[in-house]
Amino acid sequence: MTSFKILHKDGKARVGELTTQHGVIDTPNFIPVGTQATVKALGPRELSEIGAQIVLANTYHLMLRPGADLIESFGGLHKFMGWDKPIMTDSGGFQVFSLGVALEHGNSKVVAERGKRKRESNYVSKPRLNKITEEGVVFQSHLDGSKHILTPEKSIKIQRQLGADLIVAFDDHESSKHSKAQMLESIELTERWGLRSLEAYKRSCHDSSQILYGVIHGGTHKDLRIRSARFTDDNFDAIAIGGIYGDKRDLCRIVEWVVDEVSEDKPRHLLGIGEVEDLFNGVERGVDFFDCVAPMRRARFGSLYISPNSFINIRQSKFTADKKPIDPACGCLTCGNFSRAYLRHLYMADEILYHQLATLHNVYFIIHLVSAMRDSIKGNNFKKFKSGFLQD
RNA sequence: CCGGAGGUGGCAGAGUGGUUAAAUGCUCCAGACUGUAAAUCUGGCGGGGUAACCCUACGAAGGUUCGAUCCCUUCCCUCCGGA
Repeated sequence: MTSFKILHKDGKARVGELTTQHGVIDTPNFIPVGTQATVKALGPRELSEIGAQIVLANTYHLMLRPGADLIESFGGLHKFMGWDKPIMTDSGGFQVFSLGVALEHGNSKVVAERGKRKRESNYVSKPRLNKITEEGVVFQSHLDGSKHILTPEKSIKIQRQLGADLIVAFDDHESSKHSKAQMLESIELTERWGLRSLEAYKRSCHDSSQILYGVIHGGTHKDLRIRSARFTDDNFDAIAIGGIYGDKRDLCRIVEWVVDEVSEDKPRHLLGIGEVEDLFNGVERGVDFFDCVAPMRRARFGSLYISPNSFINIRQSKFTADKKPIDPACGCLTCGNFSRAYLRHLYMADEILYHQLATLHNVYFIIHLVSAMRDSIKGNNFKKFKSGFLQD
């Protein structure tokens, strides 16, 4: 039983509220990613002021460091990180696979250089293959090479210990870019792991204070996606859509296939998605939640959102003396107080404040964009808002 | 004025008779970034051509060499000592 209420619809786009132990989340909503129990460069207070209603942390990273037991001993993630609003945790499945693949391809010996600061990154350079069995995934830590196993039961257990409001079933990613037959095997495994996740969840979570998402996979195969959607809807109260990598055109199709197979009254989360255009496309097709690294990472790399639907790269020398704020149309603290020239200077000087101000802006920008989407849905003019924003 | 050191691409700074259009870093230009091993990564960076290739270049002018950024001479300039 989730306490998800749909308040208004405009086409397939909908506005709703998801109630959790730590508060109500307006939907559609963008969830800033804070993998290691922190949204890089922003503290809880800034996040609140920006309007973030929930953050996403990661099971894989936190189990390795600092460890789930430790966080539990602090009373859970909320207390540990000083954030009393809702938290979502990802199952760790994504890392266990994406890191495995990355390492397998040997692109692990990276030397980062910038300015005078030269350092060998602490990437472990030996290839570390993940072994997938029916039981789960055996993997080696990217931190020290130590061996670990992640299973559906273990992922749920850790997510219980962390105490997030929204949690995710352990899913398989292995066959995402292989044949259809392999994709079928993969979603079957995801289904079995999903049921085990659900069982572990039920055993350990009597009051349903945590909401468990099942994950839809199936790559770009319509029938597989539909099958996976039905399965997920049959078994879970909350729906996550995973495995959308790369090709933007696939996103719309996949979401359309899947949304039609899923109960109206369940929250729908598009995992890992969050560029501006994707948010519009997802919301338009009935998606309620998004999480993405893009706004934060872009900010740190110098890529700052401006409206409508564009970026500036603050590195460019043309901003050296630019007195305008990043985005004149933006209401964030950064835009209210600082020039592009100052931001560029901070960036060039490698100053920490750059990351704070830039991240604040980008996250504010996205959160307020999604908030404006909600308003436009309530006003029955989402499509107009979308086309107005996306075309320059 | 005397003694010493040196003048290399936007800057700093390697280099040495041919494989040097010239290491490296910075700047600069462009690109990437979607359930974060990311304050990161990838390209370009004398001019011209799609290209093979051509032209101009290591303070200036001469010289020695098959060949000089690298050796010699003179000049100009800079820096450090001493009057």
